[in-house]
Amino acid sequence: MKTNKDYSENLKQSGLKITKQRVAILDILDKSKQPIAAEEVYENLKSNNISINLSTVYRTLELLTSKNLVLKVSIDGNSKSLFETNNMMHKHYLICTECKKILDIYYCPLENYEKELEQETHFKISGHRLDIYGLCPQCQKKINGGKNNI
Amino acid sequence: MKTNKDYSENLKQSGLKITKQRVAILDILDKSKQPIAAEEVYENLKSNNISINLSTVYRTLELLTSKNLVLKVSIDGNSKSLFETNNMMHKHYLICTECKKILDIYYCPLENYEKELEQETHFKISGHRLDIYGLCPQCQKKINGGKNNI
DNA sequence: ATGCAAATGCAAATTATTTGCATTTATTAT
DNA sequence: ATAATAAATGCAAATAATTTGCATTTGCAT
Repeated sequence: MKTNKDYSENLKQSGLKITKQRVAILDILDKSKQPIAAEEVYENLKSNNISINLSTVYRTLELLTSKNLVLKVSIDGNSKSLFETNNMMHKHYLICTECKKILDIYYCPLENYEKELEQETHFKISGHRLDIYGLCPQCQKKINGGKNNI
Repeated sequence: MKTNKDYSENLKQSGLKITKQRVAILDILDKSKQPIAAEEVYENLKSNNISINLSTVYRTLELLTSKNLVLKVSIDGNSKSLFETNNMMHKHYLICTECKKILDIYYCPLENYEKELEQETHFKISGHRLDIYGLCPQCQKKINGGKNNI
């Protein structure tokens, strides 16, 4: 019985008008356990009988990303950009190469490394992106189910 | 006076026919200090008076990537895929957010971390992707040249 | 040299995303 | 509440990157 967050406040604070489309999009993203593509947002809204245009979805996602209410994520091997609500936590992704499920990892192994790298390279490091790939436990079972391990 | 590597052998070993287009593409990639887009490969070939079709470039890059002779790289904020010769070394990218230059980093700070993560998540980790963003020394100067530092 | 599968060129298709413009809607001042 | 207005939306068409179908050409084994 998860109560919806109220996104009106977030929109207002970012100086954006509160429209049913924007609230609905933030709602869909918040309900999704994973980053999803613009088209998925759109289909999702349509099946909830919320009338919206795909270009509005794109425009809104781009806008919300620019206001940091939403994160735009691009995963290797996926030609579409994915979107998720921004909970303002630095994180990384653990991606199953088989079922494409994406898990969030909130521990960051790179904080000290960034400082070292700044000294070595004289870059002013502003951020990084770390995606880790592997097989999730379920997919390992599916694939190695036939006892054909090494 | 850099002598071209002979890519014919690489192609042959991968069971591919040796064509002037393929050799030329590998050559362009090898000459480039950075990953480049399919279209850049194409333009580069044309200015060298090597006749080729853009779709052949795409097909070839995809093929060479599948044979691991070439690496396909996608960088955040760049809508095009980039390609570079695969020197079979594990590496990461340090990307200047201003001039978009890409530096290779051959040290990997994640080897132990992957093992820890396997134990925690029960994923079978197969790889990762790490891109680090920042301002290169030159762009720092350009931007902070007016003494407007903190 | 010949034959044939594989590679290429060309045009057209596809996919993801963006844009221009007319219409509608949310907010602000009345 | 109402009107004014700037911003948001819908719709269709445009664009960018990449892919595909098919006819022609080419590399290579015989």
